[in-house]
Amino acid sequence: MLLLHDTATGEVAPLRLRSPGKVGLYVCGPTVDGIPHLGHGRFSLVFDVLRRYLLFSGLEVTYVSNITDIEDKIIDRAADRGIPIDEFTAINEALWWEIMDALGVLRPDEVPHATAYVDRMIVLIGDLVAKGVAYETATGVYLSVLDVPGYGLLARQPLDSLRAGARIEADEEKRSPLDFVLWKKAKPGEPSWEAPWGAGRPGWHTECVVMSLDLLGEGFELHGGGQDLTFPHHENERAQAVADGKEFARHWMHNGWVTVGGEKMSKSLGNFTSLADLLARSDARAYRLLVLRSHYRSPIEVTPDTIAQAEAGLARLDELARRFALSDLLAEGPPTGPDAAVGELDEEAVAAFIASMDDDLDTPGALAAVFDLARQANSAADAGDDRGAIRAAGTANLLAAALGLRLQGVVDDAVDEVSATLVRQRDDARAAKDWAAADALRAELEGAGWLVEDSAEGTRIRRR
RNA sequence: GGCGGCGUGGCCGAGUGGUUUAGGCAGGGGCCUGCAAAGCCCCGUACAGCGGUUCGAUUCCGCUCGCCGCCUCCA
Repeated sequence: MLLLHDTATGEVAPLRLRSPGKVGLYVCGPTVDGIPHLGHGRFSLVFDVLRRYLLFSGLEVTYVSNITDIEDKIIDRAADRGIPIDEFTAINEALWWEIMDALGVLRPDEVPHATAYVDRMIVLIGDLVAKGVAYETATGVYLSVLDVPGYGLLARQPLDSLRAGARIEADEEKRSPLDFVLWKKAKPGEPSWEAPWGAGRPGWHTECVVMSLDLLGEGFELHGGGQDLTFPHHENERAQAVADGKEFARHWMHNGWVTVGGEKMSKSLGNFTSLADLLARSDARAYRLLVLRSHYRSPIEVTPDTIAQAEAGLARLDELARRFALSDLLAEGPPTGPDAAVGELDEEAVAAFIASMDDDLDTPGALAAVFDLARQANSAADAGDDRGAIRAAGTANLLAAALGLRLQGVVDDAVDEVSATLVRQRDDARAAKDWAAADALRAELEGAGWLVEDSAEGTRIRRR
């Protein structure tokens, strides 16, 4: 049984489903105000892996992840560029999906956009005002957190202590410094929607409540996001649902940061590396492997060195796929269980993998199972045990696929005429035992960027 | 000020009250190879420091030091 850490309780607990076999998962998506960075990549990969594992466990998953396409920074940046907001957000969203595709992140089942939900947000805000838990001021409509039972659940702090820590000057009109804006009244020139409280736009925390409840229904199973969304974003989402008398997420999951020199990577610190830059200089699968190598709640340090380590590990798995001509199990979509495998399985390894993943997504342990299988496969093959070798390799392929990791056994490197000639010449030289010539030809091929290997079928080259 | 997390062998990074190891990368030795590459085998007696609990702690408790995060937009 799958156990997951729940931020609301601080404990690792079984996921409680509303109906057997079905899981609704809402993950806070990006604000499309610029280029996505490594942090966005991590949360996307972490929840992609979770989603894939839920599928692998035989569950029917509805994965919803939003696009925040109206927000202060979006307004500012679009204005800076002198282009309409919708054009600006469309450009950034297209970039987002392009990068997600490159990372092998499955597209969500539903992608709600904040701007498409403003009407329903206005309805929620109206309800909250009618119930007396929200109130209007000169600048907008606010939620009174003192009226929300259990406020501070996700922050895991009592309300008093949160209030004591508030570092921001309170709006004079706010009843509590922790009260947050549901509706921002528009200043001249700002984009706005008509509402009972005047033209304006919704506060950030309102969109996710409305969209998640609309698409997944009350009491949906899982709500996730980066750790920095825990408070106040998720706290405030929950507060609105609770204040509106709705059952909200049953289980909260938050992933750790990407760090740079030990510090959190963030837009505000400006210490971020864009995913586009990363993908330009490394195998997209390396980042997935890097993310999988550590537990999702731990911080990960992304450096050229850790990326290189991941790429080296990947090369080892690719070599396995090459040696055993493993098929691409992801071609038909995410594996929905061990049955997706081709051929016999190493049941013990599958069980070890499942035990790791069931334990709050222990991907490092799951990965260890994959690497163990790789060694076993090679070892068995070296010993002439073909059946055992193929079983281990096939199992490794399945488990890697379950994690969204595609092993590339066949690389269709176009071999140019000159290189092909060098290969033929080298085979001739080796046949004639002219080692000096063979070595010289190898050096020449390597100089041209090829990785040269001898095999029973003769010289093999591939791009390195 | 309030709350929380972390400190593991050269590097990354899991895990656990004790007979036997996470795993990966790098490194050393060996096998294989004409030489390589790939692969396989062997090798590192690590758990911040100081106390305590215990027959026994890296793992439990306390303290100290160091690092980080949230309480503000942020994945």
